[in-house]
Amino acid sequence: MNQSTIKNDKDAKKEDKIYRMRHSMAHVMARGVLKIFPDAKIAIGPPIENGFYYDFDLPRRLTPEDLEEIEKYMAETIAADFPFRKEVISREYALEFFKDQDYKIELINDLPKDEEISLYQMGDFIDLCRGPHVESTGRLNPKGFKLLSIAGAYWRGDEKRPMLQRIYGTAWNDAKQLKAHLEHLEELEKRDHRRLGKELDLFSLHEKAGPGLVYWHPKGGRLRVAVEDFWRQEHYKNGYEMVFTPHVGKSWLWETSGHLDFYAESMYPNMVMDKADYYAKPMNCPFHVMIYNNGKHSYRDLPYRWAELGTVYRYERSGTLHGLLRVRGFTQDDAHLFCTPAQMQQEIREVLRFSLYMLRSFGFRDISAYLATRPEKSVGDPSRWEAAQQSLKEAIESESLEYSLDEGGGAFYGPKIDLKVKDALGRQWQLSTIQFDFNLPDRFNMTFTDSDGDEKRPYMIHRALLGSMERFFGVLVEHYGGAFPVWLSPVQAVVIPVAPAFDDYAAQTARTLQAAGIRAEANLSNDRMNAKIRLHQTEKIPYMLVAGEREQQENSVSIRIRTGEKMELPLNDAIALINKKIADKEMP
RNA sequence: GCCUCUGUAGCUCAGUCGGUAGAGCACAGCCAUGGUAAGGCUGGGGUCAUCGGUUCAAGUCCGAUCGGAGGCUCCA
Repeated sequence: MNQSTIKNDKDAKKEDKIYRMRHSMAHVMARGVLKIFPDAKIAIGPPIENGFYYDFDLPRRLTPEDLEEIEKYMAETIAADFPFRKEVISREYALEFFKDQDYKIELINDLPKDEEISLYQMGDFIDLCRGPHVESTGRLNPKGFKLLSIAGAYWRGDEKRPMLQRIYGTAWNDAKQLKAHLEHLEELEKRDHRRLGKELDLFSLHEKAGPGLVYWHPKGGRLRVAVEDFWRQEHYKNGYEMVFTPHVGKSWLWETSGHLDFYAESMYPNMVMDKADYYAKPMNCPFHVMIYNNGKHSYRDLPYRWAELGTVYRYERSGTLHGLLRVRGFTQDDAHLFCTPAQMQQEIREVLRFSLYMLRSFGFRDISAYLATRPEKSVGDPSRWEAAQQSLKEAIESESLEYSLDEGGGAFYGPKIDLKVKDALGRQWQLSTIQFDFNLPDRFNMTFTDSDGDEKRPYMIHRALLGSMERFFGVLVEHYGGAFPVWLSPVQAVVIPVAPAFDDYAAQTARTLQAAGIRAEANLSNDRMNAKIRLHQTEKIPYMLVAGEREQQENSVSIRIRTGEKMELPLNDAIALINKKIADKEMP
């Protein structure tokens, strides 16, 4: 098993050192907060990725000005070079010492009986803490940290417990690393798909018309169609059929599938018509099962691979909605595979290979797999689970993918593989999922007739390769920062006349490009050429074709590539060049 | 859902001490415009999220509602 690489000792030590520094930083911050609010109740303050936080129960709300003041106290604390002193104490003493600190009391009481209890003292600040810490506050870099934000956080993450105020900070070994991190945060903001969606006029959301519901604008639509066309073409090449199913179904369907028992709180409520309850679909599977159960099936006909860009609706709590990444209505690139036990192994291999091919086609090179196996509570015959898990594992190994195992992490109805990709900024996104289902075939009593004449249960596999069109679109926008490869660019080429006298030539050139299958436009507005170039540069259009006297006479174009590179080519060569970039799915 | 912040023109934002709204971009019209990142002038555009309250007077103060953003264990 080639599970994710274990960090070597040196890395581990380095990591430990920086964690220790961040942890100490959290204490330094808490001291600052107590200077401003001597009666504050302190909760927990761990190191985290890139920094630290600390939770407080305070008499009033924190403001950004408070953060500045706290930062000042922190600088002072560091300058004072207080040593961190550890002291092991008895449980009784700990309870007495923290008698005014409710949260600490709770923590102490929750510690296992034989656990050593320790205090860390730093100047006049004493905290219940396991450690470890740096030797003294002077070891911390006063130029390496910054308080970032104030957020609400439930005590112990439990929404029934009190809401505390959390201060997030980031901390690094030196000012240079801090600066790099802050620049990284800026880059994230620049690439935010919500921001780029507005700037590039790709999509919108409308509170008045319903939060979490996506409107695709023409430019976003062009990109989506490019994705869908490719998707359909590849599915046909890979032996899939397209099916189309309704958006709503009567309660019988959702009772039979079990969704009304187990999934109702994620569903849109019922619509009543002709005294029957209809529900918007949160999943496509029961509909595909209806198609399957429409007739008898022979082992000779299997496998079936039925795909659908199926739009589903799910209720997500309002606080969890986020741009395109978490929405209430979305289109899954769904498919269901129905096969015999003998075919299962091959089907899983194929679908995994297909998944990887699709993700790589969109420029995702760093892909890892997560295999989740049978949980304690599950439905379906254990031997079938075993066979399914084995086939998933073998498929991963045959693709020599890195993977990690989530033992017992599968759904109650079947094991699965999730694929996660790393984007250009190193963030992981889960896109593909390949999932066995031992529930629906039983509930809907699905069968096929085997070679021995017996009715048998087929294997059913759900899979989505891109996940959903909306989420995938959001990930693509952030991955490319809006500068898409040519085949995905909403507008692939803009023709710009140098002056109004060449409008006709520009328009004609755009038509020639369009006829050659390129998404091209001519910009005949009354802006000056320089303004047009600037505009389209900000729109991240791959190719700008400048047309003037010379080009008109020679039937050529002067190309300005998005990268700033320039060249002059006969029109036919330009078309060939652009079409090649499109076909190869490359950047301009 | 809960906490904090937030909501002013299509977009980004300013608006002082409470005295009936402003800029840039975008849009429209006119003028200008021949070579690789912003030509000029003029103009239209606002129930200051919604509802209520305080006040002689509310974009501004207070309350509620509806959105949006960040966050809600990486356990001392």
